[in-house]
Amino acid sequence: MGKTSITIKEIARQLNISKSTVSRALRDSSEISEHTRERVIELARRLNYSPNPIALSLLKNRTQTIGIIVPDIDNPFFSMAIGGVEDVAYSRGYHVMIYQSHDSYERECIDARHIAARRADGLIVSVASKSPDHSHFEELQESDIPVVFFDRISEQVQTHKVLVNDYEGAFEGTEHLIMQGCRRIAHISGPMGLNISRNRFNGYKDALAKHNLPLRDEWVVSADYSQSDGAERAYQLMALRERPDAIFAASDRIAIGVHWVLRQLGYRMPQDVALLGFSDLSISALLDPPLSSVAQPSFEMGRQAAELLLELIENKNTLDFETRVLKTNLVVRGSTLKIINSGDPASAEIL
Amino acid sequence: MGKTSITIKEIARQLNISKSTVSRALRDSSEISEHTRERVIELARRLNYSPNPIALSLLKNRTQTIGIIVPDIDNPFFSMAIGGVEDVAYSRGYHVMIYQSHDSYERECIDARHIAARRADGLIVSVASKSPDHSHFEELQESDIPVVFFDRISEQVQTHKVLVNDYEGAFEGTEHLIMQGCRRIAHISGPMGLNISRNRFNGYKDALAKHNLPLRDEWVVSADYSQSDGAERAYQLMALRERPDAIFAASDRIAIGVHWVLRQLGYRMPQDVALLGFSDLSISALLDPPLSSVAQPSFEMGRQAAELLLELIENKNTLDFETRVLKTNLVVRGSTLKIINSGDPASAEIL
DNA sequence: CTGAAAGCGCTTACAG
DNA sequence: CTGAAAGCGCTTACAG
Repeated sequence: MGKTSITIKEIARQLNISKSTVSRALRDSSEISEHTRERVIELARRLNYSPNPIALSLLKNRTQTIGIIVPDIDNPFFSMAIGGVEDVAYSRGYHVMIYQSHDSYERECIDARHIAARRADGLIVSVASKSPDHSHFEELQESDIPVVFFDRISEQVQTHKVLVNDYEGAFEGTEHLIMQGCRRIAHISGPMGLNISRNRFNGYKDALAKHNLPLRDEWVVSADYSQSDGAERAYQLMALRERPDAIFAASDRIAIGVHWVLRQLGYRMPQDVALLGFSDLSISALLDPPLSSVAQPSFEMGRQAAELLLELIENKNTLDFETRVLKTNLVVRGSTLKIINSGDPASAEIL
Repeated sequence: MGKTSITIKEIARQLNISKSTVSRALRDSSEISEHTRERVIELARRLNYSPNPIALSLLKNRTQTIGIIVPDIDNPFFSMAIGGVEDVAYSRGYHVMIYQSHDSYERECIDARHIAARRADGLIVSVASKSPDHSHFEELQESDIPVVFFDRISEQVQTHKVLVNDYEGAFEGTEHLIMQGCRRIAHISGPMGLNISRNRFNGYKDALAKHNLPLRDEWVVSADYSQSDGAERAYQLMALRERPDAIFAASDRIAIGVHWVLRQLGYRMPQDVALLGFSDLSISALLDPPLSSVAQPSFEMGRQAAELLLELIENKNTLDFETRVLKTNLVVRGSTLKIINSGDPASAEIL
């Protein structure tokens, strides 16, 4: 037990040549005799040699590792995005270390420092909703660790960002509710400290305005992006003297909580209350009635964030940062579809 | 931009002492004068010094990193378990690198090699259903990287393992269906290459035998642990001349696919067909009717796997391996509850 | 109590 | 084409 991994030194010893030569045989093709090179390669293979990445890291001051901080790994939106990050990272020889902030400012700071201490080459983050300030990310940038944001971005920090058109998505979703005949449309927003919450709220607000519908204070409530908060707000809204006939939730997690409460209370969707979510998690199509939602390309967001980060890492081009805005896509299902018209996509789909 | 991180050498230079002394001041308390020690500590703090973990790793041949391979990160069972692993790992100063095998043998081998190449200190794994052989894990063990399995274990590899009592859970679940009056109970098993699939199937089989119910070939079908496979099998079962009056699915993912199909086809649960899953994912309670399921303590499984791994890493005690068996817990909800009796837990719960 | 030296595994000018 | 040396950032015997 414990045959310690084989090193370049060992190969050199067995072949009776110097470490330098072995090293060169393993890298360059030029500046080495074909003969020695073959001998080295062959022995290395036979010994199952693999270079010690730790040593390389020390030398190059690069770890081939990127960090990612998300609020919550078991939110399917984020686990999908992580999938996208991994997809490009691995294909380019990088590793991914995943951190969860649990939406806590303190935890996010600790994670960021950790990443700096571990000398990651870069960081991708979707910020915690409770973070009042993002200078912990600026500190990373100052020590030459590039940072890229996706979805929940920091306006304070200058860098590449990957977003969806939250405003337009929310606008379009709200208009869809209006087209379905809803007139008393409530909104459960996310925490207003987050860009995504503000933009979705504004889309909602402007769609109402465009159609001369009232924006009533008691129909706009704020929640954390969680089922339990969604459920609480649903009770609150349905208890109002003047009930909404539609609820636009700022996320599917919130909407799922609402969905559950509406069913418990015996409201029919969409006849009594139409319900629209945001993100289109895969489970949303499985609810009964299936949930309509504004779909976000989560995997692709992760991919693009990773691509932008690697560009920063490899080219150190810290000038002109880019903000990529991907498109949302309204997915209409049973929870909002009152009027059957052939123009609308209709049925829930599984698989 | 680019203030390169500060090193022990820099502190030594500024204080006009040797690197050795600085290093000692930062570690030992003995063997150093109180005075120098204070000066070093104070300057280190002021400069925001943090030791380069890469250098330490090279020295100690330890990376303070553990790997985890799961089939699929966006399966909530696994993301929960990962949460448990992180919980103990971080509290003990370790980092976690997460890999997905996507249930592919090839990918699992690559991941394992990667982990070895990155010199992780240890590995936690839940095996891919398509892996015919597990010697890639034995190779890790031979290079002194301990491996611990959870849930989907390898019988071939000798090491610590963390399981639940799949057999008893399945037995109890099947008995519950029988108590509800079901007599034609079908089973959708997972891939039979996996221990969990075999044990759950055996629990089902023996419960039927105990109650003198028939085990009919056409009522036992096998599926991947996925919604789409579950949906296909549901069609297959309900197309039978003699239909089952209950379906016990080997996982909630499978059950969710079945649930969707049953609803599409207009079957009522549980009156026409009772449906029971396994794992109790958090979404299962939200279906309509809510899904009964055999709950597994996924977070705790991750925790315990991590504890066992760290023990192996830190004590190198490679003798007498332990197999921990945690308890499942039958959660009865609307999808199986025909007979209201006060002894049974009943209502779906959210939050 | 402190410093000079060796070494972890590797690469890469610098000489030959 | 090949080897000896220096160095990445740190620790730890070995001498004083």
